[in-house]
Amino acid sequence: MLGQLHCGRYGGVVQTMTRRQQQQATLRRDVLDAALAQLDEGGSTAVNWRGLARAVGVGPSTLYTYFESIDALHTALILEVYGQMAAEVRRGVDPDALAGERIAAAASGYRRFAAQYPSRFTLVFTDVLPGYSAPQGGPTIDAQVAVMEPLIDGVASLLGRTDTEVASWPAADRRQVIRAWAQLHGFISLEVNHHLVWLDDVDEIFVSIIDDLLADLSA
Amino acid sequence: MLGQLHCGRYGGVVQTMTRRQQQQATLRRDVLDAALAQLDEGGSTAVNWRGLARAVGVGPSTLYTYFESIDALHTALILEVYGQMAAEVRRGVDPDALAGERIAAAASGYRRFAAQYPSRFTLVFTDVLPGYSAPQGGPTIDAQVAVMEPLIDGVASLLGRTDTEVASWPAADRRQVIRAWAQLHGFISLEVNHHLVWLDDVDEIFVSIIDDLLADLSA
DNA sequence: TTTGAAGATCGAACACTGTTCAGATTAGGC
DNA sequence: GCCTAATCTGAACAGTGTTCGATCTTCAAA
Repeated sequence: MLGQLHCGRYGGVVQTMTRRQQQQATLRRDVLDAALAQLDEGGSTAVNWRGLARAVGVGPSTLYTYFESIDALHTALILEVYGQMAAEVRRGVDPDALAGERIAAAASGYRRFAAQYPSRFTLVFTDVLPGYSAPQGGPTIDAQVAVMEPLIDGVASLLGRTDTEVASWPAADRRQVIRAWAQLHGFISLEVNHHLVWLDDVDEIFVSIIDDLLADLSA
Repeated sequence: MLGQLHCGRYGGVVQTMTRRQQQQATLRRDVLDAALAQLDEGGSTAVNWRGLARAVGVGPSTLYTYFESIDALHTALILEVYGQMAAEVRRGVDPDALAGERIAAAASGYRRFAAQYPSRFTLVFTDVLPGYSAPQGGPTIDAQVAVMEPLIDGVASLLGRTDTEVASWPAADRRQVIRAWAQLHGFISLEVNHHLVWLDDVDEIFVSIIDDLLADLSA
């Protein structure tokens, strides 16, 4: 029992990890952090195997113990970024606020994340990885739904719906939520990729557009 | 005068090209065509120097005679794609039709191009090239304006404006055109990147969204 | 037509990439 | 303490973008 360390967070059930598992976990974390740094630094193409190995102080072949391939690493990275973005979208959304305020807060979280981490935003929303295909079972889809959750909740409230299963909404309502998402995502996507640099009042326009959006949804 | 060939299109002034210039022109064209093929095949990261050299049957170092660097090649490729997209957006837009119909036609051209050439669409609208920065003087900006032209014209008509210098429009009108573009671009961007696969009636929703958009613009 | 120089082309080289594999090292359960 | 199995290493392979000197071709003047 020498190689086992306590690392559970529950007092009742003592969870144990061998030193190997411990190291495995921390090194995986280190690699992902290094990958995020590479991503922010030089975009998705800058996330490279040998650079990550160097960053965590290990041979390139050793990394194959922690990730099956660079595809697996990409998947882990994408899930990580989805989680971060979902947190940022949730942040500042008061569950007790009015639907309109909730939507506005979620929208500005969406934009805040994209502005702060453009490469992460591009990684999850644009097919940029050569030959990458999302894994089976749709974990990335679930992760994306988590990002959209506050927005969908708000729109559902405005439309007077209680369920948030958009796919089963009638066409007219589904159209509303997609229109809202497209508008939000389109603006931010254009902004992040420098297609709105000729505007000197982007912030004001964004706010106005969200206002218009809310007005249309309420009508 | 042995090395000069006639290749001008004007009868009056005879424009001549040396055999070198001729070859230079055709090889440049061949390289760009090969680059488009590589782009469609495997995305922007698949556009690689040595592969292009192989495709046109020449050594990798020879290509440096035709393009200063891979950055210059990327710029040429982006301008090329902008031109193609502008043509596709213009296609089917009847200049004599009503503003609403013109906008709808331009929008479906925008979508058609993105659906047929997703990698080209991503190349021009998303920062995917490692370390690439647009050249001075903004030739890519002009090219982009050309893509937007039919759309802007239509919106200008609906808003009752005669000029198409959006940057100098009052904020309220500017907001309208940006909102329209964001909505259109956002929907197509999400669709191209497989974020709308859970919808079984994407085509209908797109049409409806454009309809809603036109209704809002006319109101 | 011959000549001289500028341009184009090649192939080797450099440092880099992702991935594989045999061998050395180390940790963990008995 | 031992033996197995997991982990790590370093070399190798084929690929990448780019540079450089040598070679060959084209072209305009003599």
